[in-house]
Amino acid sequence: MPRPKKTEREQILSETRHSLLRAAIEEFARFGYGGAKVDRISQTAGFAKGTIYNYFPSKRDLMLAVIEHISTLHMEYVAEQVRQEEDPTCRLERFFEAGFGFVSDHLPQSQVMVNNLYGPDPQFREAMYRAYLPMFALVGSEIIAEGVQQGIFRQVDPQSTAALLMTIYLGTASQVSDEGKPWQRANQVADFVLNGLRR
Amino acid sequence: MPRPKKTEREQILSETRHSLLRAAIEEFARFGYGGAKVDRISQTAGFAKGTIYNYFPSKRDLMLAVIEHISTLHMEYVAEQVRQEEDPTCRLERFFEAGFGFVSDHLPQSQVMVNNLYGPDPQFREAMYRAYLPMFALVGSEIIAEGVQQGIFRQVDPQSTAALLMTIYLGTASQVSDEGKPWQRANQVADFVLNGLRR
Amino acid sequence: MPRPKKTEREQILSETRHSLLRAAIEEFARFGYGGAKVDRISQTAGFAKGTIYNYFPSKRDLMLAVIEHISTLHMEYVAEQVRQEEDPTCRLERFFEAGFGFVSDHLPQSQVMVNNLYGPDPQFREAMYRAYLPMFALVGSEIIAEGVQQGIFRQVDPQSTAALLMTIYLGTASQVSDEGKPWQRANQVADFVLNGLRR
Amino acid sequence: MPRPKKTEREQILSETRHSLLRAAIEEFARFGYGGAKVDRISQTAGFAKGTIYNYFPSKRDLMLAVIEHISTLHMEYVAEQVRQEEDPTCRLERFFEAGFGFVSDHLPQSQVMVNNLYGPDPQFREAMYRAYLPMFALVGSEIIAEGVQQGIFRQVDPQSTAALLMTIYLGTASQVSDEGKPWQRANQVADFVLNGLRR
DNA sequence: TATGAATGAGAGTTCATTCAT
DNA sequence: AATGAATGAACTCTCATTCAT
Repeated sequence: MPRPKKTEREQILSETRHSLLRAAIEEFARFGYGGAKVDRISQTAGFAKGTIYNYFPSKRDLMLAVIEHISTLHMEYVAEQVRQEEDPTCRLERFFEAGFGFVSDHLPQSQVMVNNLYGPDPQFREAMYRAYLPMFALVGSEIIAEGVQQGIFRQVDPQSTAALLMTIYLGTASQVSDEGKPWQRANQVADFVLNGLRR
Repeated sequence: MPRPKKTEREQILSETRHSLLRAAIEEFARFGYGGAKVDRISQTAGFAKGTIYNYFPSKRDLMLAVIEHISTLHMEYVAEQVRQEEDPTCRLERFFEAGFGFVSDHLPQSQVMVNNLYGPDPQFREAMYRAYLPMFALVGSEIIAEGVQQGIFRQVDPQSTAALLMTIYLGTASQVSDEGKPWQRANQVADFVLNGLRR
Repeated sequence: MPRPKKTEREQILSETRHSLLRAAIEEFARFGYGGAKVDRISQTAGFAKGTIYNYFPSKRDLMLAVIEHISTLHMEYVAEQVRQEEDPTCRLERFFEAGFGFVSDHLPQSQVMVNNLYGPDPQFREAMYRAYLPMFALVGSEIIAEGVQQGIFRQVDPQSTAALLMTIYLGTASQVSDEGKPWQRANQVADFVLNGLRR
Repeated sequence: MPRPKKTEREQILSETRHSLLRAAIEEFARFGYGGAKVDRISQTAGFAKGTIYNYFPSKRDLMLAVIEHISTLHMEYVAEQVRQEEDPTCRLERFFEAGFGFVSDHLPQSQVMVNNLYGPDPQFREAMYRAYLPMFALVGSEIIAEGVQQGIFRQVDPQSTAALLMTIYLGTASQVSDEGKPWQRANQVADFVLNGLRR
């Protein structure tokens, strides 16, 4: 029965990696990529300076791993809620609700996400776009295209409208006060958008 | 008659300052605040390393001056065009046109603006907000409140709607491809927004 | 009857030690002492990082063990061949042949040997000298002193001439091209030296 | 008269570079490339940590500059003395004298030279060979080929014999005791070599 | 005012070594 | 005996800033 042992070790490994990722997200959120210190991340996670390099080959790779991590989490969070509805209108409302919910539940994650999306580093932006393709697809095909087909929405191009919606969502959701409260409310934005979409 | 001399000197000083600001904008746009090098800015402007410190006390202050500079430019650019119209609807269309025009005409400036607005540095974000208050006011009182009063727009709160519009504008306008073309078109966005606003 | 078991265990231990030594020689030869990585040595030998510390207390001690190992091998190789001859002239020829043969048969070993001999580390140089005393003695008493006594060689001081010969041997033999071919040939060097020694 | 000023500045620059090179040679001689610390070199030269990077882009480049520096010095030292003689025999004697003299006058330089020549780093070895081509040429054409042509030396190949002589010189000269005294004496080695070369 | 050599705090990264399993 | 995650001292190199010229 050597399996349990291996699993146990993998468990620890995975937990360490997770702590490091969590600490990294916090650090990147507070200080941005340039201001983040690798040492502090490791120490925040409860490890020594060098430990982080057993898991991520460099600071950049760490950020890329963080992007991957966040996008997966974000997509799961949003998709799960959106798909509970059938009606495109409700789905869109849910999309904004879930999105705003994600932001207030995962403030540092959102901060990092937005920093990278609107930040100056092309590699990170690129990584963000790739990581968010699934959510783009969700909005484009499972909400907009669906609504157009059912005659609920105007005849708009699903692709570019999805981009517009994502932009609105990200732009509004990311504008939070220092205490983390968004300046807009989800239903307010959803209403506004629905008004623009409906026939 | 010492005045003219002083003015002339101020002129020269001002020109040097301007070259430095221009170079700084380019540098910040390409590399972000953290990646920007003070040396390179000075050299790009045609001066030696140290010269920049005769005009700006530190890298941070340089960025703050850049923010001030850009926002003034931006506001002038937009306000001038918006005020050529009387009708709130037209003004709103003009707002998006002018805004998108500014972005494509001043790509590095826009890049820096967006980086700071969505970036991790609270001091820079704060400076951005303060610098953009006039534009907020323009949209809030000279477009939205006006439209509401004239019965063209629904009864919305001018303040928060202005914030929403600014967000949409910034979010959409800042999403440019690598060649600097925005992903959305000004009139498309304006249409969308007008649909959401009209009674 | 606990003895055989212990012998067997020693056998295994010895084999592990040997693999480690072999891997260390390769590593030191390729990267020098400073550039060598303990991890890589252990892994090349087929073990995990830490294993090497069960056999050698530190990187330095590992190098000292390597020096010991190589010098013994080297001496055996050379002495065995030299002593097959009786005549000092032939012995000297054999000495260069065997020496050059050792280098081409044991390139990494030679590399390490020369690195240490001409290298900056006093402890390693010292260890090399001690380890090569037997070979010094072989050349000095069994070749040169013998030849002088038999009247074949000029009246030279065996000690310092042995040192000169060793130097010539090491210097010439260590100059190998990237493919491991020595730039000089054994008999060429031997001829040259014999010319210098003969009455 | 703006020249003197520029010259003065260049003078200072050159002096700083020289101090750094001198300190680097000392450091490399004592600790080898791997053991040398860049900070210590800068400090030994009387400057702050970072100063050295205003003159050499990296530690490796510093070593390459050192090699260049030493080889030039060495060649000048030897060539000047060798060319004072006309007769190939005397030239060869002078070559060893000058060579041994250089070693005892410039112990750290010699140490660095030999470390690199027999060391594990291919780039440094390569640089050494290239840097020593002029001395190779000096020995090959101005001593050996000359002696062969005049019928003083045996019919040997100048190229490979030059290599052999260089090897003997370097090998013997580099073997110094801890106080810096060579184990062989120049004329002893020269005699030995002349015996091997003469017809 | 412009210069650029000098500074030195501080960053990312490496890697020999330890030790609980 | 073998493992490999964790450690942290120590290294190279960067770059904002200073200041004498």
